[in-house]
Amino acid sequence: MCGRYASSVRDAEVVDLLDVDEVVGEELPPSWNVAPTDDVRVVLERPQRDDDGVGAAAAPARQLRTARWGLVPSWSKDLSTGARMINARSETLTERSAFRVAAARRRCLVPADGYYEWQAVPGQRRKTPWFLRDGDGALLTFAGVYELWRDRSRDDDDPGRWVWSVAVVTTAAHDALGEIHDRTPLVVPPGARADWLSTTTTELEEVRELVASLPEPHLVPHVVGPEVGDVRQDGPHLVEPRARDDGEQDSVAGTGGPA
DNA sequence: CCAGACGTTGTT
DNA sequence: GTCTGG
DNA sequence: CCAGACGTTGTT
DNA sequence: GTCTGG
Repeated sequence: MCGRYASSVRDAEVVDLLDVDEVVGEELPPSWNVAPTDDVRVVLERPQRDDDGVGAAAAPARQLRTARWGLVPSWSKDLSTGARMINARSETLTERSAFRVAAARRRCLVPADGYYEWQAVPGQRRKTPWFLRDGDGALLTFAGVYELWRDRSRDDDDPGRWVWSVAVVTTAAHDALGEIHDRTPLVVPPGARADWLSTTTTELEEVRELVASLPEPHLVPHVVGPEVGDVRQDGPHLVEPRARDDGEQDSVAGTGGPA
């Protein structure tokens, strides 16, 4: 699944790699310990306002902006609903009332260096944290769906009355990846990013096909230190490979996964 | 009809 | 808002 | 996801 | 055990 990840990539690089047209809001500090309810940067496409209502609609603007991790449905009474909606299963994405509309009309990409998994080892008290990233160290983009929630406790002219929030789509993990965990974020490869963001793909059936068409990512896992469990800890040291007690490095290249 | 949920993961 | 359960 | 709290009354 | 906060 995806309950913690790292995103240290700067806005400028996201703009460059993902062909962003418009940067909205302030850049966030890099984080190697992004946790639920944290603000994160996301990339999405918004249809351009057609001011005179006459001409053909302009191409959608691809934006980089901030959203809170944990999707807050529009009908929520308060923000706390979002804390339970950090992930959306790809298998039921187009069915669940909390995600269905967002799946059709509000898909986004979540840029990440990689993500963490905690592996339960039989007989071991503490779970083992792993960090998984692209084999070439390339930027990952998780499939996301976002929502806008109106905070009724704020004035109409308060810019903070609209809260943008996001859920990371998850899918089944197979093979080596599945040995660490049976769920994994849905990773959108470079060639599928435009389709995932497309504002003209609004039919649920199309979205289902799109999800099904995404290939399994080739990720490389390695064991990291336990410090990442504490959300107050941060820094690049969190993703550093941690040697095992026997000195052997607990990392498998290429196919990935523990022995 | 109204009331209440609306989500995922992991663990046993 | 919309679906499910009663 | 993990870590940490989990409660009320009455008060210096 | 279960919920909340981050």
